[in-house]
Amino acid sequence: MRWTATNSEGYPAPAALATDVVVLTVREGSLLALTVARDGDRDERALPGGFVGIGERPLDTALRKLHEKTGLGAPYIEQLGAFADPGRDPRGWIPSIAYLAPVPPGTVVPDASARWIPARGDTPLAFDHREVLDAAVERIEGKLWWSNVTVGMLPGAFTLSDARRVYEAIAQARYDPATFGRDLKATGLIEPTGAQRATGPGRPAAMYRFTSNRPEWGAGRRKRIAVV
Amino acid sequence: MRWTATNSEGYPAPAALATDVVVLTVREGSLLALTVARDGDRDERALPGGFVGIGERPLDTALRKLHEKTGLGAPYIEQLGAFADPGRDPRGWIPSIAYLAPVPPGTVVPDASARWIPARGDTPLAFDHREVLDAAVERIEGKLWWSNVTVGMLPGAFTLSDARRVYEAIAQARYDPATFGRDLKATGLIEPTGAQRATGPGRPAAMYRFTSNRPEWGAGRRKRIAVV
DNA sequence: GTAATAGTGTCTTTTAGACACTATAGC
DNA sequence: GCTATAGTGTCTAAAAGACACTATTAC
Repeated sequence: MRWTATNSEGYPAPAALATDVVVLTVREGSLLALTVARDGDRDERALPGGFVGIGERPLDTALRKLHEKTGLGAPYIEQLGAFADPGRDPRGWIPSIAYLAPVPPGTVVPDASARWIPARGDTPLAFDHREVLDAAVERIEGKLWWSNVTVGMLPGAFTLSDARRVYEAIAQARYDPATFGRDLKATGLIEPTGAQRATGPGRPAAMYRFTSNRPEWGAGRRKRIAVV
Repeated sequence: MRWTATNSEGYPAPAALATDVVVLTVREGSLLALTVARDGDRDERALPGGFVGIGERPLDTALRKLHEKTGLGAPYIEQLGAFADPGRDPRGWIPSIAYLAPVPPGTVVPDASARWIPARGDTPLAFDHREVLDAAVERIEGKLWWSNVTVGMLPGAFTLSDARRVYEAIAQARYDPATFGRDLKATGLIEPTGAQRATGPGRPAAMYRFTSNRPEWGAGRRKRIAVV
């Protein structure tokens, strides 16, 4: 039985408004997306999300549901767009607003039912969530060198090597370390923290941070994929 | 009195789902947006839009309402995003999905109540439509050299000078004609039609067309704003 | 012819790619 | 010392900016 709704003017209305969050991270050179078990005990998995409450901003819903279902917060989040074609949700007319939230490599997900899947794979997902995930991958690839979209995907302080590994996983390319450092610094999106980090052998690396946590565009500089 | 809705599960639901379309064009070097009179006889103007019918794709609603309210079609349309913060519509909980639709300079709007306003001005608009319009301007500026977003803003066949005038109005910059032609051709988004056009004195200009009408990204080539 | 617009060629500047070289750590 | 990682310098290649020059039209 599908949910329905009628408004006070007598017209059919959406049964609910949903939000979904694509949480992306990098592990071992691969781009991963976070999925949760669906309400009910189905096999099929879904993006974390839920219904917008009355009077609630959808962005707040997205963050609230992300925390409820996975225990995670989001250092960076931006809207991906609306997904509202008929039939996208078998429960009824339920448009969804999707968000993109990158998180750092090694992020531990408190909720045990959450699971990482390859973002670029073909794991079937509930609703139209595969389409949403594909849109998220396309978005983060497209903005990689033009914005600070990776803010959320790197910890508060990171080395240029850390950043390079994340960029390489997203772009599916290999960058020359020297050129990468020069070009990332040239975007003006990062600044040195002054600290250094030594882990094992090798010269300690200088640490950097992003100059802003809010979604921003870089200097509009070009960056092609330089496959070494 | 505000509209409300309750779904078949007993929970509050959105009263409706809306779409709004930002129609942009260029006239005399300025970027203009199309507004219509609001239903009812208010002074305040709004973006053309309306409610999504049950079982209807929001994109189809946007095109249908655009045609109903202005008589226009849209050669190119893409989703801008969802606008759904509480209070955006005084009539009740009504999320809106906004679209961006550029149309060629000189487009005649059949409906007499439609009016062009400066896209970058501060004309007050109904609902959150000023915010939507600002997002549209930012989007078209950002994608200008990276996509065929101007497909809709140029007629089926155009000269490089036509294109340059449109690009200059969007980017608020002046381009060197020679460099502009070289760089636009280098994007791979346009191709010669073989035809020429002579209007008044001067050498006839070769005509070009876009190679695709679907939203596409260019070759990822860089283009800075070259202010002559 | 002149004025006007279209289009080509090419030199310079800027950005990116490649890669040799130096620097500093653990062992 | 050797190996591993970090970081610098610089040469080359590619893209963009500037601008002189040629081409074709109306008058």
